[in-house]
Amino acid sequence: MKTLLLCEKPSAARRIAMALDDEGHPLEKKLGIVPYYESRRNGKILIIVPAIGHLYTVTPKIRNRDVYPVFDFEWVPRHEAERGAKEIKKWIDAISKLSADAEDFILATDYDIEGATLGYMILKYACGGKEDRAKRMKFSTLTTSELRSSYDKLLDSIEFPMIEAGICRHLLDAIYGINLSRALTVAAKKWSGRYSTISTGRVQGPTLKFLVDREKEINCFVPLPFWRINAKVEIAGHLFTIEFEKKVIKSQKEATEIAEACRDKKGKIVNIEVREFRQKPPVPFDLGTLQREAYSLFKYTPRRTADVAERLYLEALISYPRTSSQKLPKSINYRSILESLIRDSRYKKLAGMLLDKKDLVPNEGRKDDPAHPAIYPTGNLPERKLSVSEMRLWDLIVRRFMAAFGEPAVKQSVKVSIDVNGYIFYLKGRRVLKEGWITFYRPFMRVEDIILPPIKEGQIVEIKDLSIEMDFTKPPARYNPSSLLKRMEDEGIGTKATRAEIIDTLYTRGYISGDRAVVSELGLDVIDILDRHCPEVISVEFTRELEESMEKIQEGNEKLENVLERAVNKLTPVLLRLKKSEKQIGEELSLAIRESRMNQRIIGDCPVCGTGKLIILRSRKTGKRFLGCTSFFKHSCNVSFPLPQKGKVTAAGKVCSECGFPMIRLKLKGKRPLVICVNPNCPGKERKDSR
DNA sequence: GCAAGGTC
Repeated sequence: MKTLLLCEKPSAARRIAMALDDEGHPLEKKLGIVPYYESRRNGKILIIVPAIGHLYTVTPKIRNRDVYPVFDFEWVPRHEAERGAKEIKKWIDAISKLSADAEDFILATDYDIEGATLGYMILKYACGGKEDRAKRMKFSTLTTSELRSSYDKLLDSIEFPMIEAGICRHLLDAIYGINLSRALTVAAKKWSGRYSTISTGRVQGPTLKFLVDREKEINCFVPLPFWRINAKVEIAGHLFTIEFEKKVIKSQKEATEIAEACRDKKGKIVNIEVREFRQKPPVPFDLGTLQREAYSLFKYTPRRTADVAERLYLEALISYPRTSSQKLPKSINYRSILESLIRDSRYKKLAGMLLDKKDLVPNEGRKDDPAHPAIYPTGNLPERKLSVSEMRLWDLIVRRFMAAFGEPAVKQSVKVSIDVNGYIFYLKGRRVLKEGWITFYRPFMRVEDIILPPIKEGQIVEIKDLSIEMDFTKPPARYNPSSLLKRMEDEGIGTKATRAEIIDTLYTRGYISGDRAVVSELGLDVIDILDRHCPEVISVEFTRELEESMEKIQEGNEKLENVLERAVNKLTPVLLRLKKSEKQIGEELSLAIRESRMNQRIIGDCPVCGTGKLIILRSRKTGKRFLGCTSFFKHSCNVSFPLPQKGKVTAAGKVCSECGFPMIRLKLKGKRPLVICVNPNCPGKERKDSR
């Protein structure tokens, strides 16, 4: 008599199998590509098999993608709906086979909406209608003790209300996203005769709207002039920059008066304010915080960081990275991780310092995750040579982990007030008095000490280099991939696992371009059209409403059917109106698509003439593609660079750190994208950093 | 070649 235990993913299956086996040594087996485990617990045989996330998905019954509105959706195995999901069939087949000789069924996927829903679909379709008799393991961490106790206290059934809410989420997202995307795509295709994907959705829509709103703010911004006073002070033979008490002076007259009054005057130190403060260690990484830190330190996009972290996780160097937790439960065994890290010469001293402490208590953050702890190093050391990006990210995670256990840093700030002919200037210094956690995080600290020489009140000092400078107020900054991700997090749209991908989609659709995301005409038009016809889908309120409906469904106060019916009633007239306006919308979009396609061919500024742009061209003679300068058409620059002939070439959005030439992103089929400098003679070409 | 959500 066997019991089938269904898990969300292979790593979880493994942990669960180990925890539940009486001896802690489950049999490791394989059915084709699918790993599974046989554990023995109290005389019972447990077959523990993982899924790989969702194996089933919703798809419109009408497969012709030119048709809309479509409101009939069905759940199908993912490989039937998505290309590139071939392995899903093997997983479903394996689970079906294993379930055939199982008597009892236990759902052990993550205890959240998606976990419950994906488990339900597998029990229902792959296991042959076992959803009603399956029991449920409820756990929030994959620790041995919690897994055992959740097995001992099995819930009698899977959580149907939560599943109904999950199904609702899938269907609503599909109904809105697919219909509106089809409407826009079809309109453009009919007008131009060319296919180009124009997509939107519950998360894409509002995210693009953030960018468009910012773009408009920037366009409407009127810069105002202001003046500032620059000056230095000489103390003990050293020059220090000082700040005038008012950072911004609104009139030139006032600025000039101050400058006149202070130039060639001596200053008198009238006040010295010394402040000491403690700074707590940084909290361990959740995915979003890691993505932001990696962007700020290394300029890695959130997507790249997610990809690299995924690889580190698959090689067992770090814990599960798709987490929103900033907490490190004791059960991960801080000491054993540090004892393992100590084997790396770089961490020997640091890990040793922590191991000498009596108590190891991490400074945890506020954010939590029901399914996973914060990201931490497993203590394993790399078995192969890591790429530069893998090494940097691993090092960052290791040091952040250690820093979280460090002592608070003690810092001192000094503010010296200098009176110059009645005007006050500030000289600011800062220094670290006690490093504490900074010792561990040193390579990633960006603030330098400014150490002031001994000064005392009443001292007379020399003012140097006093000048006035005119500047203009600046418009709000454009989003970059990192700040956009933060905005999404703050607004609660998307998930930790999808946000980076959705931002990437906005780039590939040609809605935005560049590191400081500039919105294209196409992006503006899409938002404009949706704003006129269907403002709900570009509003964050849409997600709020969905969440409310899901909550009500879970409480039993709402039915899935009613929520869907309301959505259909809302969307039907919208889609009909879109269809009626197809011509006009098609024209508007098609023109913008052309411009967007053109923009996507631009790789960066021409490093030779400095005025033109490098653009992807095709040789008339050979048909080969290459990079040429747009100034060529004005007969002022004829520089050209060869391009790889295979794969998709896009702008990397940055210049080479070695030679300053623009870089391309080359995506070969089935491979990870490469970022390459366009300069064939780049000095960096000798060395290797492919990622 | 459509969404967003899991996961590899």
